[in-house]
This record gives sequence, structure tokens and C-alpha cells, in this order.
Amino acid sequence: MRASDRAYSTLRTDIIDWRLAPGDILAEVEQSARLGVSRTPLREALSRLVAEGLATTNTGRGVVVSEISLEAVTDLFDARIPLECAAVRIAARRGDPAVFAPLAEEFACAGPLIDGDGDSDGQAAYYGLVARLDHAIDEAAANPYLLQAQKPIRTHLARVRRLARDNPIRLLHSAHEHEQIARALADGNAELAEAAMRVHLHRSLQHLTTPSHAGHGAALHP
Amino acid sequence: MRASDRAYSTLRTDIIDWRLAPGDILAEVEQSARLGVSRTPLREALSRLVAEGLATTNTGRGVVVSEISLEAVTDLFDARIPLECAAVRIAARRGDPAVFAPLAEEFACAGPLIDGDGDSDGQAAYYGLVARLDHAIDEAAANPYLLQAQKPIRTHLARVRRLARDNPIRLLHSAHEHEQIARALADGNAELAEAAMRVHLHRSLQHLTTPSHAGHGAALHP
DNA sequence: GCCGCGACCTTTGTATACATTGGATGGTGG
DNA sequence: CCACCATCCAATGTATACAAAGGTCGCGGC
Repeated sequence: MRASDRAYSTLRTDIIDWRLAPGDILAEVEQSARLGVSRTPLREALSRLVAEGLATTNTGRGVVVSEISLEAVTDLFDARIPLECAAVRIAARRGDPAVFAPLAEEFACAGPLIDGDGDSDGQAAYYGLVARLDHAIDEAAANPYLLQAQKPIRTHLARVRRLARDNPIRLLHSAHEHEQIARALADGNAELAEAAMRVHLHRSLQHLTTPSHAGHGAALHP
Repeated sequence: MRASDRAYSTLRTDIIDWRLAPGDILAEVEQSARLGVSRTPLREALSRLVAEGLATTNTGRGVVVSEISLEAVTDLFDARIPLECAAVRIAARRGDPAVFAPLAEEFACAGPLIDGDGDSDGQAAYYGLVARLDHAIDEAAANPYLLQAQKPIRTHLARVRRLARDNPIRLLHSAHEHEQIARALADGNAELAEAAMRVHLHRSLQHLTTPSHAGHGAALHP
């Protein structure tokens, strides 16, 4: 793997996981020393982060980690909802039903996975299942432009998710919503799939903007 | 202006205007010599082009101008339509009516601008008017994530537009459609604005995919 | 004559040295 | 005492030199 790739993925993970907070300055010499690469590949990594929206260039001051907060999540979903709905609609038309039927079954059986004893293990497995459905939708939609538009949105979403941890109750609901989406896709029912996706996204947004989940970010800003 | 910015905008324009055709190899030494910059800023320009989707990296072969054709325009609009509709819907809610009313008037009076004697001059002025409306919508929507998702789509769209020149009749229809959008926005009518936008985009797509306009691209590939 | 292997060469990836710009700080004048 | 300007410094922007990797061409063997 190239040095610039390593620098990029390390910085990207650091930002998404809030080890690098908004406003933090990514000085070239400092970061190149920290990551053990030269300034040239680091600059390439930084420019990729800027293109992705995870950082912004302050003229003369280098690049800083871009601001984001739970307040931005509404704007984020205003862009996300139409994109995901469009994707799922196309996927229902073009996709192979045989791909989505097993996924629907998995979501139907995901209950024990979520509130089992090995908590974090089960949650990780569930998140993996969600990722597989997302990937199957991307494959079925087979639209590179749609994917390109969704990519930065998903990156930002991953970042705000860390501010509001999902609880088991929400995850159970989420599994049910995902099952509905997968079943509609397996049936090739575009209208139903879009509606189910819309329901899921609205519920997710509602959960994220519920104030009871805010406030543990204080630990990240001592 | 920085050398990397100059290299980026020059290459970007060259690709959009089809001076650099899909499949063309952007060798670092060759392009840096052509643009009169060193390899370092050129690499930054290339990585920006890759992030934008105008070029792709072929391992070991450098970066090549990405493929695009009129066949891709349907996929492009599958991503564009939901985004523009979402933007116009939000703009109708948040926007200032005083901004859009004059724009609607301008579109209403755009007829002579289009099929006047100074053909290309008038068309350029009309395209500028369209750009102003787009910008006003972006400002009114005030959603950076939506804008970020739209940016690559618009870039690709500019590229395919060069394959199918607009004719005066289509432009007159386009002006009328834009007028409808602007009026709905001035009235703060989100539903109507979205519908008008949807009409406009479907008509545009229909025009672009009408086969009578293909075929002058042969001059670009001798 | 065709396939495979190897060497050469072109091209990209990386590092470092140098130039330049923007900012901060301290001093001076009003 | 405040404000403005000049100087210094640190950080980025750029260029070039070097290394590594992949591709292509040619030669030899089958």
C-alpha cells in the first residue's frame, strides 16, 4: 500500500472517530511526523480529505478538520433521503430478487443478535448486516453517479453517528425497518421499497435528533 | 493564484470542453510540461480531478480521462432529479421571494434573447441567467451537503451537454420551464416548484436522449 | 512460429531542499 | 495608551532528485 493511502485512511478514521475534533489544525510537518510519511504523500491525503469534505483549507493556516454537529444532521438527511430513496427505487427495478430475500430473512432473525449477552459483538454483526444491504442496493442500482453523490453524505453521517449511540430498542426497530426494505426489494416493488426506506430514514433522523442522546461529546472536549 | 489551481482549472476545462477526450492519458511529465508547472502541483490537480470523477487512476498507467457518453445521461439524471427536486423544495420553504420574482420576470422576457440576431451572444446571456437561478436556489437551500452531492453531477452534466447542442426551440421551452420554477419559488410554493423542476428535468433529459442530436462528436475523434 | 522469461526503460511514488506567503509580535509614532 | 507598520518566523507552495514498480520489447527456448 502506498504511503499516501496509509496517511489518508489513518487521518480519515481519526476524524470519523473524533480523535481529531472539528477545528483541529492538520499541520503538514506535524502530521507527516506523526504518521511517519513525508510531506508529499501527506499533502495528497489532505487534499483527498478536503475533497471529501472532512477538512477545509484555511488560506495560510493549512487545513483544519471541518465542523460538524448534531445540528447539521437535519441538513444531512435533507440530502440523504432523496438519494437513498432514488437508489432503492432503481434497485427495486433493476435488482435481482434472489439477493434481497436472504437479507430480509437475516433481518427478521436479527433480534437475538442485537440484545444478546455479547453486546458489542452482536451490534457489530448487525452493523455489518446493514452494510451488506446497503452494498447490495448500490450494486443493484448500478449507478456510479448516484454512488458518487452518496459517498460524501455517508462519510459525514458516519461522523455524526458517533455523537449519538444507538440503543438496543432503536436497533430492534431499525432491523424491522430494514427487513421491510429488503422484502420490498425482493418483491421488486419500487414504490413500497421507497416508502419503507423513507420510513426508516425518518425514524433514524428522529432518533438522532432526540435530545436524550446528546451530551456525551463533552468527554471528547475536556 | 497557485500553480496547482491553474493546472486544475485548465485541465478541468479541457476535459469538459472535450479537448481532452475520454481515454486520454494524463501523463505527469507531459502535462506538467504543457501547463508550465512542476509535477508536484500537477499531481494535486490530478488528484482533484480524480476526486471529482473527471479522471480515474489506472494502476501503473497513470490517470486517464474518465469515460462518458450520451448513454450515461439517463444514469446522470437518475441522480440529478431527486437532488434538484429536493433543493428546490427546500429553497421554496427557506428562500426569500424577493430574489426569485425578478428572475421569473427575466425568464419571461428571455425570448428575444435566445433567437435574436447575435446568436451565440444571446445564448451565452441566457445560460448566464440559468446559472443565476441555479445559484439563487443553492443560496436559498443553504445546505452544504446537498450542494456537495450536486457538484460532481453538475460537472458530468456540463461534459455531456457538449455532445448535444441546444437548439433555439428547446431553449425557448427551457426558458418557459425555468420561469415556472422561479414563479413557484417566488410564491414559496414548494410542491409546485418541485413539480415544475421535475417537468423541466424530464424535458431536458428527453431532449438530450433524442437521437437527432448525436453524431457531431465524430469530429472530435478523427 | 509461438510462448515465456528477463532486462531495460518509462512512469509514478517519495523525499528533501528551496522559495514565498501570511501571520504574529514588537516597536514606534501619534 | 492605542494603533499602525515593519520585521521576523513559521508554515505552506514549488521544484527537483532519487527510488521503486510496472510495462514493453526483445531474445531464447520449445
